[in-house]
Amino acid sequence: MADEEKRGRPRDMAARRRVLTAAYALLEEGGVTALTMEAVAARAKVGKPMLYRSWPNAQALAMAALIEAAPDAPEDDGSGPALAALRRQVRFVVEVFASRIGRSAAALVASATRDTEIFKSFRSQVILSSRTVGRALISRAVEEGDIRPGIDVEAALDAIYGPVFFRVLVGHEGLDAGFADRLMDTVLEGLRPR
Amino acid sequence: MADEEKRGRPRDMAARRRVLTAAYALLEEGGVTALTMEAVAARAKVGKPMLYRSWPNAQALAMAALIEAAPDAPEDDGSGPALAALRRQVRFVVEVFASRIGRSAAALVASATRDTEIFKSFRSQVILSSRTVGRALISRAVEEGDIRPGIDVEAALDAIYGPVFFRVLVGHEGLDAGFADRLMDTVLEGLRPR
Amino acid sequence: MADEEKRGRPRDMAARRRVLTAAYALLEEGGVTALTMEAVAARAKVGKPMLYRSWPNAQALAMAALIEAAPDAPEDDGSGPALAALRRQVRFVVEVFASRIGRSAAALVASATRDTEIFKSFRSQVILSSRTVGRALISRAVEEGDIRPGIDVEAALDAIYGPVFFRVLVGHEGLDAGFADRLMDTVLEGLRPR
Amino acid sequence: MADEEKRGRPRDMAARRRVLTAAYALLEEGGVTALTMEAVAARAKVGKPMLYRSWPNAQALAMAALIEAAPDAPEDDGSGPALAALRRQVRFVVEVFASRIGRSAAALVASATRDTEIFKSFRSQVILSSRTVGRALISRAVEEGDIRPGIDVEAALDAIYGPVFFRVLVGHEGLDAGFADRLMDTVLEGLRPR
DNA sequence: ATCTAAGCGAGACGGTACGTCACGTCTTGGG
DNA sequence: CCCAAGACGTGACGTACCGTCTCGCTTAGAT
Repeated sequence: MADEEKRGRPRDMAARRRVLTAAYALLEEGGVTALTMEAVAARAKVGKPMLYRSWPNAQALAMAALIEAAPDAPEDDGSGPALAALRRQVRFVVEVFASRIGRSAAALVASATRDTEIFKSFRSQVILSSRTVGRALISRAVEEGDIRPGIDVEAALDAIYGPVFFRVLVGHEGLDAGFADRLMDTVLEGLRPR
Repeated sequence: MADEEKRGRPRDMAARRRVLTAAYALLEEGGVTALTMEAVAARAKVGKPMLYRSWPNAQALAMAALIEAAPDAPEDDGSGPALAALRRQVRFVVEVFASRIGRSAAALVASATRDTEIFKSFRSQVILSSRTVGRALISRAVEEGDIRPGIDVEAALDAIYGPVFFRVLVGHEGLDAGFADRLMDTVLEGLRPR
Repeated sequence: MADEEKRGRPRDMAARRRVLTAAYALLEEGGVTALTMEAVAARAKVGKPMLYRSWPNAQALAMAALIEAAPDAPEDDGSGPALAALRRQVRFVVEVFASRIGRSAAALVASATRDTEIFKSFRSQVILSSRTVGRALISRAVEEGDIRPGIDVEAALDAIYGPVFFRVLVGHEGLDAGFADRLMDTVLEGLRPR
Repeated sequence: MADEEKRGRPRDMAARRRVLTAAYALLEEGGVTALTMEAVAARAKVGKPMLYRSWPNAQALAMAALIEAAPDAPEDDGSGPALAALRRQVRFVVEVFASRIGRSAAALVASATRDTEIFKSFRSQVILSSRTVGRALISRAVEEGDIRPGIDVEAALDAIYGPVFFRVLVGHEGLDAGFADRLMDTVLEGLRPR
């Protein structure tokens, strides 16, 4: 383990970039099913063995591409009230997941084996990262007196982010800013101080 | 629509049953990826063309099998309070989706094209049917004075069922009766009369 | 055997005609591979079982269609010299086999099982019928003193008709009237009186 | 033509051999219809795509197998008279084509599309190669004074080899050494010096 | 400066499953 | 009791990707 020889030609970082870019483009164009190892190799002008050297299968590569490209949530600068920041963030999340890429991310989660490193990292960085932000904002809102103390924070986070994901995948009704707002109204009503 | 010619040999219902049973068994044993048309054909002693005559692809067949086998939600006999019935029903939904079959259903939704008849029927009968039950129970709870009038029912339903689906797929935390209860506590708090 | 019941609906002769016409048309349009039982049934507006009642398989049906449509060799009215009639007949045979239908007939022979009644009838009526005519003409030519007596007639017939069939199938060189003439020159040289 | 890129893993010659051997064996055992791509793949322990990489369809593969295995005509050492060598060679050809493999070769010619490279090569190496030998022997026989000069050599070759092929396919009468001899007697009579 | 080990692209390999086609049989309802 | 229509089990078709493997060519760190 400690040895880690480093002779020979090093990995080609430019090729790696080409691969991730190609993978992302395929996801954008045709969704999860369009991302085949063959297509990525062809588009990135790369051999298949090179892909398998870095990622064990197509899902892993897709996840890596999405992790790479995941947009950061808008920074909370702490200036305004936390509740408003939380509303803004949920709107942002809705917007991201409404795109084809968001659907791809959701579909990947649904079909993946859950015991791999890459999956866990994908889950935390792409699917759950907004939850982390939300958790911090809820804490601040409690301090600001807009949410009462003692609530079950995890359950609250589920109630906020779960429905977004649900609609992304099930598509039974639209995903837009109005939805984000109504959802927040309903949930926050249960969280405000009595 | 009214025409509907009915000449020729009719579909063989026994074979159809064998197919759906085989498909369900495969889903149970190995999840979505185990359900291949070849495997179903072999296990049901049926030719592949027969499968394609009735279902356009493996997902559609999987959905049909799940629709066929979908357990009915526990009947609400209207005897007790609606809120209690709602809690019971959410527990039931959590339990169903925690099984391999539940995960298969969720994964199918995630990967399917949404414009087909079979998908819409699958969505309403397997994924959203609990929502319908929940909607009725909320109405009754309003009449019973346990939920205040004027709330956004759809948003409330999303807040209840969304998180279940979310956890099924993302698997970031456990799915059990305790989760169902904590979730209901949080959401109902926002719905009760002021 | 002697019973020969004749109850029930009689065979539909019009349908039979439609079938043979359809089969012939398919042979003309796409050759042997285009004549499938399904295509014939569809084009003749006939059920497949009806086809199988009369012909055991596609080749048999094709043969029947070709037998039905086989052009009769030009009648030898016995007026002119037999040798000239023979030359005319060979030219005619060459012409017939140079068409797509001729090739189909040849290909059928090549691929067929040889022990069936229909094959034997096809062989004699479509492939070998010209031989019969030729045999008679050779006899007359012997009487007329243009061919010497005592030759091996069957070998001579093979030497005349074999090459035609050969070129039809192998297609190494053209099939035309000039070929027919050169062939006859060569063979007849060996048959003339010494 | 001169380019001929040679990158990537080279074709596996051992596998190629296995395929051709399997194909030949199937032809021998069951004739043309027994040679299916699936059967060859199974017997040669090879994937179907590998077959399609090298041959566009079953007929092409069959042809390749027959070309590979085609027995060379007995060498003409030039010692004896050319006419005798020609008789020997025709006997040999008759013998080869009387076998199941010979019939397969003939049937392939009959059913094939004629515009492909593989067909042309098959025709010249399997069907027409004997003709080439025969052409040379006729030339020598002319020099030796056993055949008169000025005859139409191609017509003569057709008269010799055409009937063999004819009988192979039509099977109206036996194919044996006696047939070969009688045929040669008839044809050579027309070729000898006057 | 030259080995030389590793990475590289290309692409063939044995497989699995796909979705389609035609086969030849069987089973309806209608004439 | 035949007919058309058409579903059935079978089996081959030709294609798409899978994940693994060998090639011959860079490329750069170690000798």
